[in-house]
Amino acid sequence: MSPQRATTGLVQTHAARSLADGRPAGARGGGNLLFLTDQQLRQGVELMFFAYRDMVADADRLLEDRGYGRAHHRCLHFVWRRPGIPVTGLLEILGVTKQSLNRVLRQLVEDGLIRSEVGPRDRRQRLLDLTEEGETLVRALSAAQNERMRRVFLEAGPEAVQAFKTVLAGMIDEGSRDRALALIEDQG
Amino acid sequence: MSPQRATTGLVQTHAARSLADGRPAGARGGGNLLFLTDQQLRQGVELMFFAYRDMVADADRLLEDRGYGRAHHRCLHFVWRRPGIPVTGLLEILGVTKQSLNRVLRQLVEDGLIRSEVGPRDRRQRLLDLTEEGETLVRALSAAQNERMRRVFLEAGPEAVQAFKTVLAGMIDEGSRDRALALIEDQG
DNA sequence: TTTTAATGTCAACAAGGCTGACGTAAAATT
DNA sequence: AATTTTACGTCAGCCTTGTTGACATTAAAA
Repeated sequence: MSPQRATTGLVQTHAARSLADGRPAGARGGGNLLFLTDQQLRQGVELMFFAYRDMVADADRLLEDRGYGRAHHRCLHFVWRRPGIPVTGLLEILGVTKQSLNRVLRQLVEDGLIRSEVGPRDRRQRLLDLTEEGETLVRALSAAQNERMRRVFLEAGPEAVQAFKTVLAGMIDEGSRDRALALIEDQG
Repeated sequence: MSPQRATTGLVQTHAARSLADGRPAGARGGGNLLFLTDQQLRQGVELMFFAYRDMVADADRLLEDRGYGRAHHRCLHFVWRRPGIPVTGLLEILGVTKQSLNRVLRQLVEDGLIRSEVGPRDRRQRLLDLTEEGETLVRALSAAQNERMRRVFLEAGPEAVQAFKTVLAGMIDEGSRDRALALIEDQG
Protein backbone atom coordinates (compact mmCIF):
# COMPACT_ATOMS: atom_id res chain seq x y z
CA MET A 1 0.00 0.00 0.00
CA SER A 2 1.54 3.27 -1.08
CA PRO A 3 0.85 6.31 1.04
CA GLN A 4 -2.10 8.22 -0.22
CA ARG A 5 -3.25 11.75 0.46
CA ALA A 6 -6.71 11.97 1.91
CA THR A 7 -9.17 13.28 -0.62
CA THR A 8 -12.72 14.47 -0.48
CA GLY A 9 -14.11 12.21 -3.11
CA LEU A 10 -14.14 14.85 -5.79
CA VAL A 11 -12.12 13.25 -8.49
CA GLN A 12 -13.97 10.49 -10.20
CA THR A 13 -13.26 9.61 -13.77
CA HIS A 14 -16.77 8.53 -14.67
CA ALA A 15 -19.77 9.98 -12.98
CA ALA A 16 -21.65 7.04 -14.33
CA ARG A 17 -19.81 4.80 -11.92
CA SER A 18 -21.36 6.42 -8.90
CA LEU A 19 -24.67 7.23 -10.44
CA ALA A 20 -25.30 4.11 -12.38
CA ASP A 21 -24.10 1.40 -10.10
CA GLY A 22 -27.58 0.17 -9.62
CA ARG A 23 -27.62 0.69 -5.91
CA PRO A 24 -30.66 2.38 -4.52
CA ALA A 25 -30.31 5.89 -3.20
CA GLY A 26 -29.13 6.08 0.34
CA ALA A 27 -27.19 2.84 0.20
CA ARG A 28 -24.02 4.91 -0.04
CA GLY A 29 -23.73 8.11 1.94
CA GLY A 30 -26.70 6.96 3.90
CA GLY A 31 -28.53 9.66 5.76
CA ASN A 32 -25.37 11.49 6.82
CA LEU A 33 -24.68 14.96 5.58
CA LEU A 34 -20.97 14.74 4.87
CA PHE A 35 -21.62 16.19 1.44
CA LEU A 36 -22.74 19.42 3.10
CA THR A 37 -19.52 20.34 4.87
CA ASP A 38 -18.12 23.80 4.26
CA GLN A 39 -15.34 22.19 2.34
CA GLN A 40 -17.68 20.35 0.01
CA LEU A 41 -19.66 23.50 -0.56
CA ARG A 42 -16.55 25.54 -1.26
CA GLN A 43 -15.51 22.93 -3.80
CA GLY A 44 -18.80 23.44 -5.56
CA VAL A 45 -18.24 27.18 -5.74
CA GLU A 46 -14.68 26.79 -7.00
CA LEU A 47 -15.67 24.26 -9.62
CA MET A 48 -18.26 26.70 -10.90
CA PHE A 49 -15.52 29.30 -11.19
CA PHE A 50 -13.12 27.15 -13.19
CA ALA A 51 -15.75 25.52 -15.38
CA TYR A 52 -17.39 28.84 -16.22
CA ARG A 53 -14.06 30.44 -16.98
CA ASP A 54 -13.10 27.79 -19.52
CA MET A 55 -16.57 27.65 -21.04
CA VAL A 56 -16.74 31.34 -21.87
CA ALA A 57 -13.20 31.21 -23.17
CA ASP A 58 -14.43 29.10 -26.10
CA ALA A 59 -16.70 31.89 -27.28
CA ASP A 60 -14.20 34.63 -26.45
CA ARG A 61 -11.80 33.30 -29.03
CA LEU A 62 -14.41 33.60 -31.78
CA LEU A 63 -15.45 37.05 -30.64
CA GLU A 64 -12.05 38.67 -30.55
CA ASP A 65 -11.57 37.97 -34.25
CA ARG A 66 -14.32 40.51 -34.91
CA GLY A 67 -13.30 42.85 -32.13
CA TYR A 68 -16.30 42.00 -29.99
CA GLY A 69 -16.51 41.20 -26.30
CA ARG A 70 -18.82 39.33 -24.00
CA ALA A 71 -21.27 42.19 -23.95
CA HIS A 72 -21.81 41.69 -27.69
CA HIS A 73 -22.17 37.96 -27.17
CA ARG A 74 -24.87 38.32 -24.53
CA CYS A 75 -26.71 40.81 -26.66
CA LEU A 76 -26.63 38.59 -29.75
CA HIS A 77 -27.54 35.54 -27.75
CA PHE A 78 -30.70 36.88 -26.19
CA VAL A 79 -31.89 38.50 -29.39
CA TRP A 80 -31.43 35.05 -30.89
CA ARG A 81 -33.43 33.43 -28.11
CA ARG A 82 -36.15 36.09 -28.16
CA PRO A 83 -36.59 37.24 -31.76
CA GLY A 84 -38.46 40.52 -32.01
CA ILE A 85 -37.69 41.50 -28.43
CA PRO A 86 -37.97 45.23 -27.70
CA VAL A 87 -35.01 47.10 -26.26
CA THR A 88 -36.67 47.28 -22.86
CA GLY A 89 -37.05 43.53 -22.76
CA LEU A 90 -33.39 43.07 -23.53
CA LEU A 91 -32.48 45.57 -20.83
CA GLU A 92 -34.41 43.54 -18.28
CA ILE A 93 -32.75 40.28 -19.22
CA LEU A 94 -29.25 41.72 -19.28
CA GLY A 95 -29.62 43.89 -16.22
CA VAL A 96 -27.48 46.76 -17.51
CA THR A 97 -28.23 50.41 -18.17
CA LYS A 98 -29.65 51.46 -21.49
CA GLN A 99 -26.55 53.57 -22.13
CA SER A 100 -24.37 50.54 -21.70
CA LEU A 101 -26.57 48.35 -23.87
CA ASN A 102 -26.99 51.02 -26.50
CA ARG A 103 -23.27 51.22 -27.05
CA VAL A 104 -22.91 47.60 -28.11
CA LEU A 105 -26.35 47.46 -29.73
CA ARG A 106 -25.56 50.41 -31.98
CA GLN A 107 -22.38 48.69 -33.04
CA LEU A 108 -24.15 45.44 -33.83
CA VAL A 109 -26.83 47.24 -35.84
CA GLU A 110 -24.23 49.26 -37.74
CA ASP A 111 -22.27 46.09 -38.44
CA GLY A 112 -25.39 44.46 -39.83
CA LEU A 113 -25.72 41.67 -37.28
CA ILE A 114 -28.89 42.95 -35.65
CA ARG A 115 -31.92 44.49 -37.33
CA SER A 116 -33.93 47.12 -35.44
CA GLU A 117 -37.47 47.76 -36.62
CA VAL A 118 -40.25 50.01 -35.43
CA GLY A 119 -42.87 48.07 -33.48
CA PRO A 120 -46.13 47.61 -35.39
CA ARG A 121 -48.41 48.02 -32.40
CA ASP A 122 -46.32 50.43 -30.35
CA ARG A 123 -44.36 52.60 -32.70
CA ARG A 124 -42.07 53.81 -29.92
CA GLN A 125 -40.57 50.38 -29.60
CA ARG A 126 -37.65 49.07 -31.61
CA LEU A 127 -37.99 45.33 -32.12
CA LEU A 128 -34.70 43.50 -32.45
CA ASP A 129 -33.87 40.57 -34.72
CA LEU A 130 -30.78 38.87 -35.99
CA THR A 131 -29.79 39.31 -39.59
CA GLU A 132 -28.50 36.29 -41.44
CA GLU A 133 -24.97 37.33 -40.64
CA GLY A 134 -25.90 37.75 -37.00
CA GLU A 135 -27.43 34.32 -36.87
CA THR A 136 -24.35 32.82 -38.47
CA LEU A 137 -22.15 34.29 -35.76
CA VAL A 138 -24.40 33.39 -32.86
CA ARG A 139 -24.69 29.83 -34.09
CA ALA A 140 -20.93 29.56 -34.31
CA LEU A 141 -20.62 30.88 -30.77
CA SER A 142 -23.20 28.44 -29.50
CA ALA A 143 -21.58 25.55 -31.34
CA ALA A 144 -18.22 26.31 -29.76
CA GLN A 145 -19.66 26.06 -26.27
CA ASN A 146 -21.91 23.14 -27.10
CA GLU A 147 -18.94 21.10 -28.17
CA ARG A 148 -17.47 21.27 -24.68
CA MET A 149 -20.85 20.41 -23.17
CA ARG A 150 -21.38 17.50 -25.51
CA ARG A 151 -18.12 15.84 -24.62
CA VAL A 152 -18.78 16.14 -20.90
CA PHE A 153 -22.44 15.16 -21.10
CA LEU A 154 -21.61 12.10 -23.11
CA GLU A 155 -19.07 10.97 -20.56
CA ALA A 156 -21.32 11.67 -17.62
CA GLY A 157 -24.50 10.11 -18.95
CA PRO A 158 -28.13 11.24 -18.89
CA GLU A 159 -28.75 10.85 -15.17
CA ALA A 160 -25.72 12.92 -14.26
CA VAL A 161 -26.76 15.56 -16.79
CA GLN A 162 -30.20 15.75 -15.26
CA ALA A 163 -28.69 16.17 -11.81
CA PHE A 164 -26.28 18.80 -13.11
CA LYS A 165 -29.12 20.84 -14.57
CA THR A 166 -31.31 20.52 -11.52
CA VAL A 167 -28.58 21.76 -9.22
CA LEU A 168 -27.81 24.70 -11.51
CA ALA A 169 -31.47 25.62 -11.75
CA GLY A 170 -31.67 25.55 -7.98
CA MET A 171 -28.83 28.04 -7.75
CA ILE A 172 -30.72 30.69 -9.67
CA ASP A 173 -32.38 33.36 -7.51
CA GLU A 174 -35.89 32.29 -6.71
CA GLY A 175 -37.23 35.60 -7.94
CA SER A 176 -35.82 35.22 -11.43
CA ARG A 177 -35.82 31.44 -11.72
CA ASP A 178 -39.13 31.05 -13.48
CA ARG A 179 -38.28 33.66 -16.05
CA ALA A 180 -34.86 32.14 -16.63
CA LEU A 181 -36.23 28.61 -16.97
CA ALA A 182 -38.93 29.77 -19.35
CA LEU A 183 -36.26 31.39 -21.51
CA ILE A 184 -34.20 28.23 -21.45
CA GLU A 185 -37.07 25.88 -22.13
CA ASP A 186 -38.07 27.57 -25.35
CA GLN A 187 -37.48 25.51 -28.42
CA GLY A 188 -34.75 26.72 -30.70
CA MET B 1 -56.69 17.54 -19.66
CA SER B 2 -55.51 21.12 -19.96
CA PRO B 3 -53.30 21.98 -22.88
CA GLN B 4 -49.66 21.81 -21.97
CA ARG B 5 -46.64 23.26 -23.64
CA ALA B 6 -44.05 20.73 -24.62
CA THR B 7 -41.01 20.91 -22.40
CA THR B 8 -37.59 19.41 -22.48
CA GLY B 9 -37.64 17.83 -19.11
CA LEU B 10 -35.56 20.50 -17.48
CA VAL B 11 -37.78 21.52 -14.63
CA GLN B 12 -37.83 18.94 -11.92
CA THR B 13 -38.53 19.90 -8.36
CA HIS B 14 -36.39 17.24 -6.80
CA ALA B 15 -33.40 15.81 -8.53
CA ALA B 16 -33.52 13.05 -6.01
CA ARG B 17 -36.61 11.75 -7.69
CA SER B 18 -34.79 10.86 -10.86
CA LEU B 19 -31.51 9.93 -9.31
CA ALA B 20 -32.61 8.03 -6.31
CA ASP B 21 -35.49 6.03 -7.62
CA GLY B 22 -33.54 2.87 -7.23
CA ARG B 23 -33.62 1.95 -10.87
CA PRO B 24 -30.33 0.88 -12.37
CA ALA B 25 -28.69 3.18 -14.86
CA GLY B 26 -29.95 2.85 -18.38
CA ALA B 27 -33.39 1.72 -17.32
CA ARG B 28 -34.60 5.17 -18.20
CA GLY B 29 -33.17 7.04 -21.15
CA GLY B 30 -31.82 3.75 -22.31
CA GLY B 31 -29.11 3.99 -24.88
CA ASN B 32 -30.62 6.90 -26.77
CA LEU B 33 -28.85 10.19 -26.92
CA LEU B 34 -31.73 12.62 -26.63
CA PHE B 35 -29.88 14.37 -23.82
CA LEU B 36 -27.19 15.38 -26.30
CA THR B 37 -29.31 17.47 -28.67
CA ASP B 38 -28.14 20.99 -29.41
CA GLN B 39 -31.04 22.27 -27.42
CA GLN B 40 -30.12 20.26 -24.34
CA LEU B 41 -26.53 21.41 -24.62
CA ARG B 42 -27.55 25.03 -25.02
CA GLN B 43 -29.66 24.71 -21.90
CA GLY B 44 -26.61 23.55 -20.02
CA VAL B 45 -24.65 26.58 -21.16
CA GLU B 46 -27.44 28.99 -20.29
CA LEU B 47 -27.97 27.44 -16.87
CA MET B 48 -24.29 27.93 -16.17
CA PHE B 49 -24.70 31.57 -17.09
CA PHE B 50 -27.65 32.25 -14.80
CA ALA B 51 -26.40 30.17 -11.88
CA TYR B 52 -22.95 31.72 -12.00
CA ARG B 53 -24.40 35.21 -12.22
CA ASP B 54 -26.50 34.79 -9.09
CA MET B 55 -23.76 33.00 -7.21
CA VAL B 56 -21.18 35.74 -7.62
CA ALA B 57 -23.84 38.34 -6.80
CA ASP B 58 -23.87 37.06 -3.21
CA ALA B 59 -20.24 37.96 -2.75
CA ASP B 60 -20.53 41.17 -4.77
CA ARG B 61 -22.86 42.64 -2.21
CA LEU B 62 -20.34 42.13 0.58
CA LEU B 63 -17.51 43.48 -1.53
CA GLU B 64 -19.09 46.72 -2.60
CA ASP B 65 -19.44 47.81 1.02
CA ARG B 66 -15.65 48.05 1.15
CA GLY B 67 -15.27 49.37 -2.38
CA TYR B 68 -13.81 46.16 -3.69
CA GLY B 69 -14.64 44.19 -6.82
CA ARG B 70 -14.34 40.65 -8.04
CA ALA B 71 -10.67 41.09 -8.73
CA HIS B 72 -10.11 41.66 -5.02
CA HIS B 73 -12.27 38.65 -4.22
CA ARG B 74 -10.30 36.30 -6.46
CA CYS B 75 -7.04 37.60 -5.08
CA LEU B 76 -8.11 37.15 -1.45
CA HIS B 77 -9.61 33.77 -2.17
CA PHE B 78 -6.55 32.17 -3.69
CA VAL B 79 -4.21 33.63 -1.09
CA TRP B 80 -6.55 32.03 1.41
CA ARG B 81 -6.39 28.69 -0.38
CA ARG B 82 -2.64 28.86 -0.86
CA PRO B 83 -1.11 30.59 2.14
CA GLY B 84 2.42 31.78 1.48
CA ILE B 85 2.00 31.75 -2.27
CA PRO B 86 4.48 33.92 -4.16
CA VAL B 87 3.21 36.61 -6.51
CA THR B 88 4.15 34.52 -9.54
CA GLY B 89 2.05 31.64 -8.30
CA LEU B 90 -0.92 33.88 -7.90
CA LEU B 91 -0.39 35.28 -11.39
CA GLU B 92 -0.51 31.77 -12.82
CA ILE B 93 -3.73 30.88 -11.05
CA LEU B 94 -5.49 34.11 -11.91
CA GLY B 95 -4.24 34.35 -15.46
CA VAL B 96 -3.84 38.12 -15.48
CA THR B 97 -0.87 40.38 -16.01
CA LYS B 98 1.27 41.41 -13.11
CA GLN B 99 0.33 45.04 -13.67
CA SER B 100 -3.31 44.16 -13.33
CA LEU B 101 -2.75 42.00 -10.26
CA ASN B 102 -0.44 44.52 -8.68
CA ARG B 103 -3.10 47.19 -8.74
CA VAL B 104 -5.50 45.25 -6.52
CA LEU B 105 -2.76 43.53 -4.54
CA ARG B 106 -1.21 46.84 -3.55
CA GLN B 107 -4.59 48.01 -2.35
CA LEU B 108 -5.17 44.87 -0.29
CA VAL B 109 -1.73 45.11 1.31
CA GLU B 110 -2.21 48.82 2.06
CA ASP B 111 -5.62 48.10 3.55
CA GLY B 112 -4.08 45.46 5.79
CA LEU B 113 -5.92 42.44 4.39
CA ILE B 114 -2.90 40.77 2.85
CA ARG B 115 0.59 40.52 4.26
CA SER B 116 3.55 40.42 1.88
CA GLU B 117 6.82 39.05 3.21
CA VAL B 118 10.22 38.48 1.71
CA GLY B 119 10.75 34.82 0.91
CA PRO B 120 13.16 33.09 3.30
CA ARG B 121 14.82 30.89 0.68
CA ASP B 122 14.52 33.20 -2.31
CA ARG B 123 14.64 36.77 -1.13
CA ARG B 124 13.35 38.05 -4.46
CA GLN B 125 9.98 36.50 -3.80
CA ARG B 126 7.16 38.13 -1.88
CA LEU B 127 5.13 35.48 -0.09
CA LEU B 128 1.49 36.39 0.43
CA ASP B 129 -0.71 35.64 3.41
CA LEU B 130 -3.99 36.85 4.78
CA THR B 131 -4.01 39.00 7.87
CA GLU B 132 -6.67 38.33 10.47
CA GLU B 133 -8.82 41.01 8.91
CA GLY B 134 -8.32 39.48 5.48
CA GLU B 135 -9.32 36.07 6.73
CA THR B 136 -12.43 37.52 8.33
CA LEU B 137 -13.51 39.02 5.03
CA VAL B 138 -12.72 35.99 2.91
CA ARG B 139 -14.60 33.73 5.29
CA ALA B 140 -17.62 36.00 5.11
CA LEU B 141 -17.45 35.92 1.32
CA SER B 142 -17.17 32.16 1.29
CA ALA B 143 -20.02 31.79 3.76
CA ALA B 144 -22.31 33.91 1.61
CA GLN B 145 -21.78 31.67 -1.38
CA ASN B 146 -21.81 28.47 0.64
CA GLU B 147 -25.23 29.28 1.94
CA ARG B 148 -26.66 29.18 -1.55
CA MET B 149 -24.82 25.94 -2.28
CA ARG B 150 -25.96 24.33 0.93
CA ARG B 151 -29.61 24.92 0.25
CA VAL B 152 -29.36 23.49 -3.26
CA PHE B 153 -27.14 20.57 -2.29
CA LEU B 154 -29.48 19.60 0.50
CA GLU B 155 -32.44 19.57 -1.86
CA ALA B 156 -30.61 17.67 -4.55
CA GLY B 157 -29.01 15.02 -2.39
CA PRO B 158 -25.53 13.49 -2.38
CA GLU B 159 -25.77 11.57 -5.65
CA ALA B 160 -26.89 14.65 -7.55
CA VAL B 161 -24.11 16.69 -5.94
CA GLN B 162 -21.55 14.14 -6.99
CA ALA B 163 -22.86 14.26 -10.55
CA PHE B 164 -22.88 18.04 -10.50
CA LYS B 165 -19.25 18.16 -9.47
CA THR B 166 -18.16 15.53 -11.93
CA VAL B 167 -19.74 17.38 -14.84
CA LEU B 168 -18.19 20.69 -13.77
CA ALA B 169 -14.78 19.08 -13.39
CA GLY B 170 -15.13 17.67 -16.89
CA MET B 171 -15.75 21.14 -18.27
CA ILE B 172 -12.40 22.43 -17.11
CA ASP B 173 -9.70 22.54 -19.78
CA GLU B 174 -7.80 19.31 -19.77
CA GLY B 175 -4.52 21.18 -19.52
CA SER B 176 -5.43 22.94 -16.31
CA ARG B 177 -7.80 20.39 -14.81
CA ASP B 178 -5.30 18.58 -12.62
CA ARG B 179 -3.97 21.80 -11.16
CA ALA B 180 -7.48 23.09 -10.53
CA LEU B 181 -8.62 19.87 -8.90
CA ALA B 182 -5.53 19.75 -6.71
CA LEU B 183 -6.28 23.26 -5.55
CA ILE B 184 -9.85 22.36 -4.82
CA GLU B 185 -9.08 19.12 -3.04
CA ASP B 186 -6.85 20.74 -0.45
CA GLN B 187 -8.25 20.69 3.01
CA GLY B 188 -9.27 24.02 4.48
C1' DT C 1 -53.83 68.61 -23.68
C1' DT C 2 -50.80 66.87 -20.51
C1' DT C 3 -48.30 63.18 -18.80
C1' DT C 4 -45.87 59.08 -19.19
C1' DA C 5 -43.17 55.53 -21.60
C1' DA C 6 -39.62 53.85 -25.00
C1' DT C 7 -35.68 55.02 -27.04
C1' DG C 8 -31.32 57.36 -28.31
C1' DT C 9 -27.39 60.14 -27.22
C1' DC C 10 -23.77 63.15 -25.04
C1' DA C 11 -20.46 63.65 -21.34
C1' DA C 12 -17.84 62.09 -17.61
C1' DC C 13 -16.20 58.64 -14.69
C1' DA C 14 -14.53 53.92 -12.62
C1' DA C 15 -13.08 49.12 -12.51
C1' DG C 16 -10.23 46.04 -14.32
C1' DG C 17 -8.33 44.06 -18.19
C1' DC C 18 -4.19 44.90 -21.63
C1' DT C 19 0.81 46.33 -23.69
C1' DG C 20 5.26 48.45 -23.43
C1' DA C 21 9.03 50.24 -21.02
C1' DC C 22 11.97 50.69 -17.22
C1' DG C 23 14.30 49.80 -12.62
C1' DT C 24 16.02 47.06 -8.74
C1' DA C 25 17.41 43.23 -6.13
C1' DA C 26 18.81 38.70 -5.91
C1' DA C 27 19.56 34.24 -7.72
C1' DA C 28 21.66 31.41 -11.30
C1' DT C 29 24.88 30.68 -14.81
C1' DT C 30 29.00 31.14 -17.23
C1' DA D 1 33.86 37.66 -10.92
C1' DA D 2 31.01 39.03 -14.48
C1' DT D 3 26.88 38.27 -16.82
C1' DT D 4 22.30 36.81 -17.43
C1' DT D 5 17.97 35.59 -15.79
C1' DT D 6 14.20 35.81 -12.51
C1' DA D 7 10.87 38.07 -9.34
C1' DC D 8 8.82 41.96 -8.45
C1' DG D 9 7.20 46.83 -8.63
C1' DT D 10 5.79 50.83 -11.19
C1' DC D 11 4.65 54.45 -14.68
C1' DA D 12 2.00 55.61 -18.72
C1' DG D 13 -1.52 54.84 -21.82
C1' DC D 14 -5.22 52.31 -24.04
C1' DC D 15 -9.64 49.34 -24.30
C1' DT D 16 -14.12 47.34 -22.86
C1' DT D 17 -17.90 47.57 -20.24
C1' DG D 18 -20.12 49.03 -16.55
C1' DT D 19 -22.01 53.41 -14.00
C1' DT D 20 -24.77 58.49 -13.36
C1' DG D 21 -26.83 62.50 -14.97
C1' DA D 22 -28.89 65.33 -18.34
C1' DC D 23 -31.49 66.08 -22.33
C1' DA D 24 -34.32 65.28 -26.84
C1' DT D 25 -37.69 62.83 -29.60
C1' DT D 26 -41.61 60.26 -30.52
C1' DA D 27 -45.74 58.13 -29.52
C1' DA D 28 -48.93 56.09 -26.42
C1' DA D 29 -52.03 56.86 -22.41
C1' DA D 30 -54.61 59.51 -19.31
